[in-house]
Formats: sequence, structure tokens, C-alpha cells
Amino acid sequence: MPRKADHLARRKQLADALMRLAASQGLEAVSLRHVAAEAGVSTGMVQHYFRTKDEMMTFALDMVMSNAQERITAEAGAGQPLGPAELIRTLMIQILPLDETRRLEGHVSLAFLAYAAVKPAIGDGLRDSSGQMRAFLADQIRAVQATSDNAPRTDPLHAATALLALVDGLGIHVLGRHYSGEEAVAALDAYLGLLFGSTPDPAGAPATSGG
Amino acid sequence: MPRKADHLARRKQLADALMRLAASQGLEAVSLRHVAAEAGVSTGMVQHYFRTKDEMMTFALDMVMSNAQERITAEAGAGQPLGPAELIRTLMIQILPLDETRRLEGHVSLAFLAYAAVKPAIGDGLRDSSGQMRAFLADQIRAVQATSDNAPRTDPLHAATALLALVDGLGIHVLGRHYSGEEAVAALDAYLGLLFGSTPDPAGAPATSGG
DNA sequence: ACGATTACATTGCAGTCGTATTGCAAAGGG
DNA sequence: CCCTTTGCAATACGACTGCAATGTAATCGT
Repeated sequence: MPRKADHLARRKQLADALMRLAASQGLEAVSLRHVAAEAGVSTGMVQHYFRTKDEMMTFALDMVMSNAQERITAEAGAGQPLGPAELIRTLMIQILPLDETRRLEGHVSLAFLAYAAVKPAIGDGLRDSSGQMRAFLADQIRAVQATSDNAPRTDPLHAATALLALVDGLGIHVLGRHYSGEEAVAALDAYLGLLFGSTPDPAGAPATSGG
Repeated sequence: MPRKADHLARRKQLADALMRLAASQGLEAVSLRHVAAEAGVSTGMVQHYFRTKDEMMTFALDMVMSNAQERITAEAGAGQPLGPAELIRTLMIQILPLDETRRLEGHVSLAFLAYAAVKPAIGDGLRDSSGQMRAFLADQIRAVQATSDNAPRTDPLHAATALLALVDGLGIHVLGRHYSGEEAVAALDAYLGLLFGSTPDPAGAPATSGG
């Protein structure tokens, strides 16, 4: 093989440029030329690594999702083992756009969400990971209910569905500057307090900053 | 004045065409020519009623928001006066995309949400109405808490924030076909059950259909 | 009746889009 | 050595975009 190049690394670099663009100017500003310029390369190179624009978009979306998944599962396994209640809160906090990095990723996700509404093939991956997350959360909620007698007997799957929708909604409102990240965390804690039948105990290091 | 024409009606008609396009093919498919074709008129006419594309987009967004507001407040005042708990549920149900009409409007809203993330001027109106809704919901929640001794003492504003985020998140998931409208309603009722400290009583006619 | 004004249609323009094509330098295998 | 494959650049093409300019028909005030 002549003139080796790290294909995957190049693609990630280009996808990074794409995400920067999408976050600052929306997906409508994402074109081959713009991505190339943002990455500081020629448009021909972008074409070399992605034969079509759709391939580029799909790769970028996959990257966003796998990044998020990775960070979430990493956070879940880090530190000392947490009880299910603390674990749930930790995970949900990770989803909220509380720092600039996650604000950026949130914008990209939102853009892709609207994109997926039109191109159904794009949304399949989203559906899968959302479903897995929902099932996992339901399990954790079940665990909390099993070990607590204060916790109301809410259907765990419904509660998980609501929880995921809640953090997604909170994230969107924070992105839209409807309120700060702290208020979103407070609303989340209010829900968790209801769900676990206790005064919320945000012992785990609370979020640092909000928009 | 020569050759009168109902300016506002024409604009609404064009905005309708825009919304149809946005719902079926996303905001990226919205162009002056496409809107004109969808409305069955010439592109020149579109230009006559909207001097710029941005003016058209802004008008359409305003229309979506005022439509939603109108339908919601209409629903709130219709029928016999409801207690605060039933009122809240009725309003939230109105927001969910449970029928084809609201699915369409939901798609448009989602598209505009992503659009507003980039063009801050667009998002101002959204912020306002969201803030009003939140305050109103907080009042209603306070009223429920005042008349019920089962209801946990959750901060009403936080609960309202969570409630609004919850239905928005549920709506997005339903639009993304993550689950059906019925499941979204069930998750909503689960949350309301927690919030009001009672087994949910979905006496008000439940949603008709789901995606 | 007539000029002014409004309502629309048509056309043209400069620019951007995704993509296909072409070209060329670099490098490993025969 | 040479030749083929790969990495990347440059460019051309047709379709599309928002918008400006221009034209024409209808209507009202006078």
C-alpha cells in the first residue's frame, strides 16, 4: 500500500470541523466546502474521505452518539460504585449541556434531531440508543424502589421514559437560553425527589456552571 | 388604494405552504420557489408579500406559536371549568403530538427550535411564551398543593419547569418515533401522579392515537 | 379619462451547492 | 526501475439559491 494515511483519524478530524460548524451556525451551514475550510484542508480531501455528503453526515452523527455513550458509560463506572439513585442522577447530569463542550454537542444533537425527523434512516441509531438507555434507567429505578420504602410505586418504565424526556427537554430549554443550567439541575432534582420519595440529596458534586 | 388584497390572509396562506414543506422535508427544503410551488403561486408573489426570506420565516414562526397559544388557551377555557390538576393535564396533552395535525406542527416547531439555536433573534418569542407558560403552570401546581394533602411539597416552579421540559421531551421522542403517543401520555400521567401524590386519574378523554 | 399605485409574473444575476472529472506527487511491490 | 495504487488538489458542471429588476394588468382617487 502506498502513501498510508490514518483514514479513521482524518475522518474524525473532518467530523470535528463539521461539529464546530453545526454548533455555531447550524446544520444548514454544513457544506463540503465549509467543512473543508473549517478543517483547513481542500474540498477534494473531504471528498476523498467521504464519497458523499450524506456519508459525512452519518459518520458525524455516529461520532456524536458514540462520544456521548462513551462519556456516559465512563462516568457510570468511574469513582466508587454508586447506588442506583446516585448513578441515575450522575448519568442525567452528564446529558445536560452544563459546560461549553456539552453545549456544543447539544447544539449538534439538536440539529441532527431535526435532521432525523426528515431522513428516517438517520434516526434509527438514535432510536436504538434511546431505547437501551430507557431500559437501563428502568432497571435502576426498579432497584431503587426495591430498596426503599419511601419511593412511590410508579411504573419503572414510565418513570424512565419520563426521566429521559425530562432531561432532553431541559437540555433543549437550556440551549435555547430559557433558563440556566442550575435551574435545569434543580428541576431534575425536583423530579428525582418525587420519584425516590425523599428530599433530594444532591451530594454528588453538583454541576459547575450554566449558560 | 388600487387592487386591494387581503395581505394578512395571503401571508398566512404562504406560511401554511411553508409549514407543510417544513413538516415533510425539513426547513432546509424551504426556499422561495418551493414555497411558491407548494402554495400554487409564482415566486414573484411570495417576494411581494415577504420582502426577504427571513421575514417569511419569522412570520411563519410567529404563526406557529400564536396558533399553539390560541389552541391551548381555547382548550383551557372550553367545557366546564376544570380543577387545576385536570387543567394541567389537559394543557400538557394539547402540547403532545398525538394526532397528525400536531405531529406536523411539532415537526415545524422542532425545525424552528434548531433554527433558533443559531439565529438568537428568532428564539426571543419562544423564550417569552415558554416563561409565561412556566409561571402559569407553577400557579396551578401551587393551587393543587394548597387543596391536597397528598401532594408532596415540591417547589412549584421547579415542578413546572420539569413538567414543561417533560412534555417537550416526550413530544420530541414521539416525533422521532422512539415510542408511541400512548406511551408518552402514560409517562406524563406517571409524572403527574408523582407530582399530585395520587394514583393517576386520566378521566379526561385520553389521547386518540399515537404515531 | 388618467395618473398613480398596487398586485402579481417573468427574467436575470451572482453565488453556492453536491458531485464527477482530471491531474499529479508520493510510496510500496514486482 | 517502473508501475500501480493511494492521497490529495483543482476545476468544471448543472442545479439550485435569494434577490433585484422589469414588465404588465388591474383598480382606485381625482
